[in-house]
Amino acid sequence: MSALHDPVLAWYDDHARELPWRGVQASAWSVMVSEFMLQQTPVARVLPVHEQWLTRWPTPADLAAESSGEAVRAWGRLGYPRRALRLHAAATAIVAEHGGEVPASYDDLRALPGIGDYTAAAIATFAHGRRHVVLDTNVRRVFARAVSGVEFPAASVTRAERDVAQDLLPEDEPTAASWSVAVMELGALVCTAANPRCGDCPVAGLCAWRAAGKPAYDGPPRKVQTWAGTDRQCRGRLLAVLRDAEGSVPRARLDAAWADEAQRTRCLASLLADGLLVRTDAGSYALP
DNA sequence: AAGACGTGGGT
DNA sequence: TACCCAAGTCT
Repeated sequence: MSALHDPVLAWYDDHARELPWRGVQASAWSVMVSEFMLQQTPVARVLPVHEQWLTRWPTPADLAAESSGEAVRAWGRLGYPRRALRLHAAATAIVAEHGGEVPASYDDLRALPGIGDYTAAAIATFAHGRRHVVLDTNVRRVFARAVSGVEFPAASVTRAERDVAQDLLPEDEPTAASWSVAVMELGALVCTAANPRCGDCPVAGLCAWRAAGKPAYDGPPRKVQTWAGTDRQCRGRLLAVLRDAEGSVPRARLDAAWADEAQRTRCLASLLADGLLVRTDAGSYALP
């Protein structure tokens, strides 16, 4: 046991948010839907959409019975709509290959579309109580500071980082699961990227970064997402037209949504290629 | 393996 | 106002 364990676990007992995908009554499917939605998206924006999804599609089979376009539409403005497509595809695979039950094994989860290392570990852990290293951006930041003494982790997960997390993972399954969610929560609420609330941190006295005087980040420049005028913005505009329409829309409606013709045409093609849009027989466009 | 991929709230 | 960045995945 590390000296970090008890204070972090105790802190979580007192400060954990009550979220619908936590708690004993939450289904594995509820956890899985939440993990997809939470990929790069804040909790506050996920909450209402998650509730709508679970009400409308309480099981993987319910979602799989719908068209993928309905999933994209119901995804709303969560962003990265390919996640909706992948979640729909994952639900379909769960019905076809797993009897409609969300798999409990990391390997089975990892094989599903849209599920990478983090999400597989998270679902196995939070939905099924399995013991896995759960390394998300929050956990990585907490360990970078508390253990490694630096403000931010590297751009991608390193072997050393994984070793630290593995060494810190409690031996028994229930405690390992509690530990993982507790460290994540600590990173989300206290050990935040900007303006960490060290005064509220249960392990401030053990934190290597704080002990070193909180040295400023000195690694390579962290990537900043460009946005205005990008294909991403264009794609978002085009898809929003379809999301907000009843059925199919004529090409002219899409043309009106983005001025640059070359870029618009390119983005339309990429949306088609991604399966986020389809062309109808009449030559108009619709959600799949 | 660096870059693409949405969106909106916080500072 | 800009810029930061939020429970990643895929190619």
